[in-house]
Amino acid sequence: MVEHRTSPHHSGPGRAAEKPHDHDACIDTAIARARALCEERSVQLTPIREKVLQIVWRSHKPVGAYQVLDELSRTHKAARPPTVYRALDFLIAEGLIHKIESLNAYLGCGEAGVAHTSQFLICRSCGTTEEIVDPKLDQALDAAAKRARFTVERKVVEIAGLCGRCAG
Amino acid sequence: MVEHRTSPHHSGPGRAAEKPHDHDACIDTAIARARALCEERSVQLTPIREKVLQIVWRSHKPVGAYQVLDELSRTHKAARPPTVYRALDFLIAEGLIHKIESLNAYLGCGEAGVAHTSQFLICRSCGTTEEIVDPKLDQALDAAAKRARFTVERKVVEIAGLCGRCAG
DNA sequence: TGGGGGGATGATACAATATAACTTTGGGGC
DNA sequence: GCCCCAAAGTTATATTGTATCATCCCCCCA
Repeated sequence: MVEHRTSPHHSGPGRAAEKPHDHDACIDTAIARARALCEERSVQLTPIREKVLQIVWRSHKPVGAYQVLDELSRTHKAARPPTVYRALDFLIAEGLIHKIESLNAYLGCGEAGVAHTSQFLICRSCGTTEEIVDPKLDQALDAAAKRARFTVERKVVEIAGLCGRCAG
Repeated sequence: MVEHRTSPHHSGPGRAAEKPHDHDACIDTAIARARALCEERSVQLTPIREKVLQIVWRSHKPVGAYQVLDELSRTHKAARPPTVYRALDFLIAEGLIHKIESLNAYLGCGEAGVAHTSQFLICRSCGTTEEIVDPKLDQALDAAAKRARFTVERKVVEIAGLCGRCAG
């Protein structure tokens, strides 16, 4: 169900099919960054929140809230849906994870702490979802909204299809 | 709950705050187009499907499936969730409505029968959701996907914020 | 030092969205 | 008449997400 360290997959925008991906390091980096950011912002990355962040980061596939709950329950018997949704809400508010709307699922944010708008490439075959940051695309969104006299607050861009690995 | 004929709101991409919108005519056009398209394609726009299409078209706000169910039940006592979801699935497959993923709700398609990829501007204040078709934006999406060696099958672009009317 | 406030979590219940699986209906072709 | 098939009926359940109130715990500070 969950990907572990040895599974090789691509790691960054526009750089598919390169060297294997050390996912443990990937998680560790994300957690360390999250700790630093929460420290900076004087918000609490509590044990539950950190655990949920870790669970979401265990793969590069979006994870459902109840899947998070299952995992969390193993170490935290008292966990219930609100436990998970509160943690997810916190992590989203702090920009540490994203919600993938078309899947009702959650994904670790690869750009935590950096101002950005991201887009997602969701492979329907392997489930791997890549976060990309494309300023041109983002500008095109802003321009389109502006033409319609629309004030943008939130952007959802999710592209579903086949990743290079699965199509190739 | 539902908007009726006299409610004026803007009607097309990039043309906010113009003359009142005759929504009855808007619905009628959509239904007529749907009939013609289904005829052409030899698929059945059954009474239930047409009624659901009409319900979705009653406003320019996305409508939830259970809201559709409530309305449908008034004239169709046997209606149940599968009744509605089947009709919605059919209408989506035929390109007559769209699902707004970030709201889990459904919206009439203003470009039925024309090949297009659309984007949505969702006003958080009044709920009105405008479908726009912006080829530049669409190209930017394709270009971004291509750079990541990703084969696009479906695109979800939803921008939430304030429409001109509500921001102004 | 103990009382109050607030953020986080516990706990229970439920709401909202969506699908599975099997049955029945009805119209068209043979 | 009989079969076939798409559509709709029917029942049950799965999945996703919230509301609400209680409790805990830490920090502040009078």
